[in-house]
Amino acid sequence: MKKKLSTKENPKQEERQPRRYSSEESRRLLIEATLDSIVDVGFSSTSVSEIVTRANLSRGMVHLYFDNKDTLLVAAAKHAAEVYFRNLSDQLESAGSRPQEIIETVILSDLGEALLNERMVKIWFAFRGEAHANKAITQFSDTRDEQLRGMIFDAFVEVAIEQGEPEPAKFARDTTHGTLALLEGMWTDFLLHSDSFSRKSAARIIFRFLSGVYPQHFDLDGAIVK
Amino acid sequence: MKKKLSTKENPKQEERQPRRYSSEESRRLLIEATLDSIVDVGFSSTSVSEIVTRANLSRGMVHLYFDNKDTLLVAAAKHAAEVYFRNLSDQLESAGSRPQEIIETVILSDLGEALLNERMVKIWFAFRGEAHANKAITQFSDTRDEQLRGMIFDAFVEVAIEQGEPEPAKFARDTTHGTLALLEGMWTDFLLHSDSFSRKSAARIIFRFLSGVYPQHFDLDGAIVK
DNA sequence: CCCATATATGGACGTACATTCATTTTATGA
DNA sequence: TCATAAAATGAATGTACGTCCATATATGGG
Repeated sequence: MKKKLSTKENPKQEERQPRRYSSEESRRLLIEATLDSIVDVGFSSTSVSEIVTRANLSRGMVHLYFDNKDTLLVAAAKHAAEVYFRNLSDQLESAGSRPQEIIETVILSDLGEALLNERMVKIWFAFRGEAHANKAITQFSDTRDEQLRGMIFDAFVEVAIEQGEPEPAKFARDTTHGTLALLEGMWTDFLLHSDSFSRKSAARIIFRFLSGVYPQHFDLDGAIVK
Repeated sequence: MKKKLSTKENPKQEERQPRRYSSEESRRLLIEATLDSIVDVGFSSTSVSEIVTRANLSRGMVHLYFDNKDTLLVAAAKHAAEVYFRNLSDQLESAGSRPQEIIETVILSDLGEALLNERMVKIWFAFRGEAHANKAITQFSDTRDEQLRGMIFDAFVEVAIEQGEPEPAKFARDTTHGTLALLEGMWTDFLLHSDSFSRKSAARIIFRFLSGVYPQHFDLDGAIVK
């Protein structure tokens, strides 16, 4: 039972990386298993045994592809953050270019099923709970990174100028901060009361607040686009 | 070295509770040490050894006063929640009775140093991170309980009626939900960026949103009281 | 003054943990 | 076809964990 199949297909197509089974695949399996474990049994019950069992791999794999358990946890946090931002970016690609449409897209994406779901929420809050004890995780536990923040801020500056605010930058800074805080609060709400949570209500509430400060640009249904 | 001192002072003053050293005191020490450990080394590094060392007590104490480690953790979560609500209640006692003053007090108290500080934030988020894996902790991980929510809602209904909203209850429900979400978001902000966090900004942002929806009752400094 | 009892101690126990590493399995270039 | 190195395995190791419990100490009532 030495060589079952030679599998000599693709003789010159992917010969560049001489990987036997697939180290990348194993890495990915371990990261996914780690996130699954955090979702199912929690951060503090997520052991190496738990992870390798879920990944259907042997114990040694963790230390073959990651220095140690901690490195794997950080890689899992990084992966979760990448999934979040990639999805948000994708949804912004296909959005309108007017500032109030950009803001609307961020809000509705952040509250959409693809990003705001039980798995994601449990993962984010698990990492946040451990963030202050593990500095490497801290950098990946903030959903609102500088790039995103900057984009929303720029959009708010535009609408603040349009409606003739005396201090548009200051006004936009506050509404950016407030909008992101509202979204964070909605995520917390989903974590603690996922059964009674309503995406529609959450969006309406945020737009209600925005229509209060930008009455010409937002109403209860989102961006006003003429 | 049998009896070093009889310490027969206070012969009839505190004789009511026949406690030798003080079981309540030891319970309290263990709970405080648990919270200290969570703050300093994180939830997953909080072991029984870590706790008893911090409390200057022996290993056996945990199982003398609590069934097991888990019971102690739940007691610590309960204690943290009680401290939060007691403090908030106290501050509400000495507040004005007009609805916009009640709302202002809740917001400023929730953002004040007594409630929103590094210790509190780390404790809350640590418990929240474990909440879904430990159902007993879940009930103590929500800062916004029904009683508080109801009080804020009632206050918002009053001001919604005063300004002639067509659907005051619906309007108040949304603004209650939104205000609590904003506060949750500010706590998250404090957790992730405690160095750059400003209580003044946080309050101004919330009042800016409230002045948008209740222009006759709030401005950037809080409640408008004539 | 002594004894019953509450309070406290810390060594011992079995388990589960993260990590190591000698060995085996597999894939592919030569 | 075979040699080689990458990929994968899982038994072994030592440590730290939660819990138990036999023992010690302090206290106040009788």
